[in-house]
Amino acid sequence: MVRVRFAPSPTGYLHIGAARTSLFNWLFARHHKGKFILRIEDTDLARSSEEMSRGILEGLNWLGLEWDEGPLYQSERIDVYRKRAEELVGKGCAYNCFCLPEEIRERKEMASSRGEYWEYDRRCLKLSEREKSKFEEEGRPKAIRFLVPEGEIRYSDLIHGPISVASKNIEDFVLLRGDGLPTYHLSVVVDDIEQGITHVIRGDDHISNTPKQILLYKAFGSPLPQFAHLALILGPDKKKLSKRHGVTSILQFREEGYFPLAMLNFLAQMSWSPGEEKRLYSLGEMIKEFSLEKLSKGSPVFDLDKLDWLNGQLISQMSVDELAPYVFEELKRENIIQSEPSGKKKDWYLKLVELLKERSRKIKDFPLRAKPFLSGDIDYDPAGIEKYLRDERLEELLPKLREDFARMESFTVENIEKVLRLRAEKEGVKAALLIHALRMLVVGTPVSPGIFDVLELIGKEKTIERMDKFPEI
RNA sequence: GGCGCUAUCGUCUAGAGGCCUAGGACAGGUGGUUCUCAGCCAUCAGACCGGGGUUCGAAUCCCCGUAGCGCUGCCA
Repeated sequence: MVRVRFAPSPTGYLHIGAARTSLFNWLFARHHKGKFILRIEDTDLARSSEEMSRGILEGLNWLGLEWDEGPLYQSERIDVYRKRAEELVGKGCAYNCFCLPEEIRERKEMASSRGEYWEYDRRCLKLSEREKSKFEEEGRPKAIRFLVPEGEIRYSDLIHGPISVASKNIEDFVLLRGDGLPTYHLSVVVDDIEQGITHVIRGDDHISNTPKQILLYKAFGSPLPQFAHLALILGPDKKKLSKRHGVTSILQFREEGYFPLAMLNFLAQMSWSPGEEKRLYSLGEMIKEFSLEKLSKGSPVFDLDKLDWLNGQLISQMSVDELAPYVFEELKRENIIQSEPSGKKKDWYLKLVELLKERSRKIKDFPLRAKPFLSGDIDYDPAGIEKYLRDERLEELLPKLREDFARMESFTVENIEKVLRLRAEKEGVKAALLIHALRMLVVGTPVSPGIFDVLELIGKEKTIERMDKFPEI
């Protein structure tokens, strides 16, 4: 049975990199009908926060990456890690270290000032019993260091293939800090063992940590999981992801009007390509097609244009009925409407959504475009006025058109078009002249959906009302 | 500094020694449809990091460079 985990540290947001790692774990679990486990790695008490934890869970929930077990909080298991560290000391795989972090920092700084590199020299391993008990009596804090055995550590990464590191390049790392709290290496391995994790799928930043952790598995006498290291997402400048780019919460994307499925496609398609010509996958398709072998090794740069396109595709694929609730929600949030429309009013709103759907890529696009339909308070675009309302002929034509409209009994798309074109023909002008002018008068911008649709939706009365404002412009 | 990982159009990628004159998608250019925008259709431009090998043949394998990233924390 496949068991994978997502193990974020609540010292930061669930950003797009973490969300993608989580997605790949989730897809792998669902593909293999295994379990997806959530673990919160909050052993760094000072920097972890409950608020971050909540945000991470909320982000996962929004994306729909439901977990099967957990969340397990490492901060609640400190005793377990401590015991396991002692166990290794007993086995001779680890030893007490009385060096203070400040002392170590000093030695490193000394060395680097001479242009050298200092690495832990095992001085506490060589301590005599008397020296040790003296330190103990002094109440000097002691850490536990892992005794890195000689040899070469090799493993086969599911994405990268064979990776090997000589253990002489690994220094005796700390397992348990002076304050009794575990370090990452200890807690992650203990929990991966206890939770029966079969596949460790995480970011490439852990590739160099893996040999250390393999050594730990061996010291504990536990079987190794398989490892798969995902290429890290880069920012648009090809540099490491930073706050300038995507290291804000994934929830930010929800605020900006993206759908989870678009987000999921966007995340998955950085490194993953199922090979088909398709671009927007359903969850089911992603689960079915997913495999670690199809992941590429190189770091992708994230490109928001692609996300916009994906979201736009999703919106155009959605039916008006599916889409409308989200749009209404957004209109409410923007205080454009007070409550969800119902009855006849709702039909009108559905037509509006239909009109705006093709030209929208995010839910956030709707309020702005919907505004001219919902309020007579129009912001006239100055450039548009210059371009479309300065023709002298309009002074005479528009009142005539207004009268044409006023006489109409059935103000429908077809009829409006008929009337307008007839008027243009009579006057010997292009219909476009009237159309552009009308658009400016009625919506205030040179861009909108087809004018006849717009007019029908706005209605005869309001259309005329807005046309009458003309002389004041 | 040491160690490790990576390297195909601007971006995401296809490519597992001959199918590659390197394919697709996003973004961009042009044209068409049209009342504008979007869309749709058509079309154009655009890449194998550099150098050496191996091989009849290399984007694909090997080596060396270069660059980027990661680790080198009593952070995770």
